[in-house]
Amino acid sequence: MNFLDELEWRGLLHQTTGGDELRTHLEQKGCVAYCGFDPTKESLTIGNYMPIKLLRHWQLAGHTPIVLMGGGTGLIGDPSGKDAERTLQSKEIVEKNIQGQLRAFSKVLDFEGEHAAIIVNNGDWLCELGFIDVLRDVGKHFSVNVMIQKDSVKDRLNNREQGISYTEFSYMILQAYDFLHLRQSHDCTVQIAGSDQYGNIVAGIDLIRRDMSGADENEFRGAGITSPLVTASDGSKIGKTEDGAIWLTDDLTSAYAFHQYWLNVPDEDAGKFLRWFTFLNQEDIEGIEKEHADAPHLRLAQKRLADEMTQIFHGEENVRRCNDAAQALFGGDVTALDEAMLRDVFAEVPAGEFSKSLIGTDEAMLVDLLPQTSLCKSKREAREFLQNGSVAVNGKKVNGDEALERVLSKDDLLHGTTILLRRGKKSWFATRWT
RNA sequence: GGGCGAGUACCCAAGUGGACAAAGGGGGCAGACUGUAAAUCUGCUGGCGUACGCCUUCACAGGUUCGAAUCCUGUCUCGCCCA
Repeated sequence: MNFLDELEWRGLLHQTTGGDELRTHLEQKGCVAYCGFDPTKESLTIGNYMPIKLLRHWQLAGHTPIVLMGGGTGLIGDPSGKDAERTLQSKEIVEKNIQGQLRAFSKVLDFEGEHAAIIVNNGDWLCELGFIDVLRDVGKHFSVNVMIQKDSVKDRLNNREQGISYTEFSYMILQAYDFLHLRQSHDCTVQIAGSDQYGNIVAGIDLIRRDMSGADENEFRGAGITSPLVTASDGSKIGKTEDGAIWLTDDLTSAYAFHQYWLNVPDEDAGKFLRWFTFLNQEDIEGIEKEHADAPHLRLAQKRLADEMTQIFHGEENVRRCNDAAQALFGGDVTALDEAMLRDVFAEVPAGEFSKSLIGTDEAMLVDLLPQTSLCKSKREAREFLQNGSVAVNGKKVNGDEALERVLSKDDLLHGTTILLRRGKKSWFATRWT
């Protein structure tokens, strides 16, 4: 299946430039496309995954993807979709962020073989540019009248409470220049991005057109392909939780938390997410949806989604571990786990060590212990949870009046070492007594 | 450079000398119901204390006052208008 059709049925095609010309262009293998990434964070989140996935589809369609790290543009800040001026980042941080983000790309893209993905950093060329040169060679091709019509700028000019600095205003020129540069250096003809980048993409195409005004008419200039902004059914951004974003690397989001995130997707989003986020084909997804509709309580769609996603970023072994953990935590009786299993499962949840000599004493009162875990912040909160009947020891709820008095005893120890605490339905904490 | 206006908790937003830890909404957390879902209902939602309470908050720094989110002065940030 060709690239555009693939995106189409997945619901990932928002708009393209070039129309039929682009389709024809893509019929040949080995076209080159790029997508830019902003090194604002030390890793990438689910929100950043989409453009990476688009590049992977591009690659699977027989083309070559370029990952453009915004080592240069990251020093400026993209105003698109931002309602406030960004704080400038230091070069050191940008460089560190690039290294951090590269970890995620290798999980999705293939860096070997015929259409091996390429990584470039626009700092390599943007930082070399002289201000006067840019104004003369690039700036002359941009009409301010047009620039202020672009949504990314217009929003900040009109509707927002905040204005826009000259620095961010210039961002689109830099991104346009990137496209031109890659067109020249890598024969890169397509830019892929989220729909909020449309204005920047078009600016790049315009610049290429002007630059190539003397070239052979039949030579393809450049085109853009955008994906829609994907949101959950309630309109919220995907991958954002109250605790923070869901990251793609296990230093910031554990495999278990990652797996759980997908497992908890609402029914109405599950099928959509399978199309958007996994590489399963149309037939498989429709099959899963049908099964799910027949027996929604089994949540097959969510399970498959979670497994597929975890597979991509954390590998086969972690898929198994996450499922075992989920099964033990939500399906069964945690006290029935054997020792090895227990250790395995609870490697995935937060844990803390305590001295065994305290067990059975006042020091092991739940109300005092809970604030030392990730389950609650203060004694006052601990009391609140206990009174609400929100806390469970080894899966058994601690209820009523005794809750505040509850002391962990030797009888609570599983395999002589571990006591599992739970707050609410989903938050676990393993206490180890040594 | 000049004039006007704004800055309140996680977010939006009320409050214009005491009854203000600060209305309302959203979000979040917890409970019931469930399928680790959705919808619904209930409680909590600055921190700490098992209550009476104490401490820290209304951009920042000072001041007036018995008492300030509220009045005054200065500073910073942002917006609008004029140059």
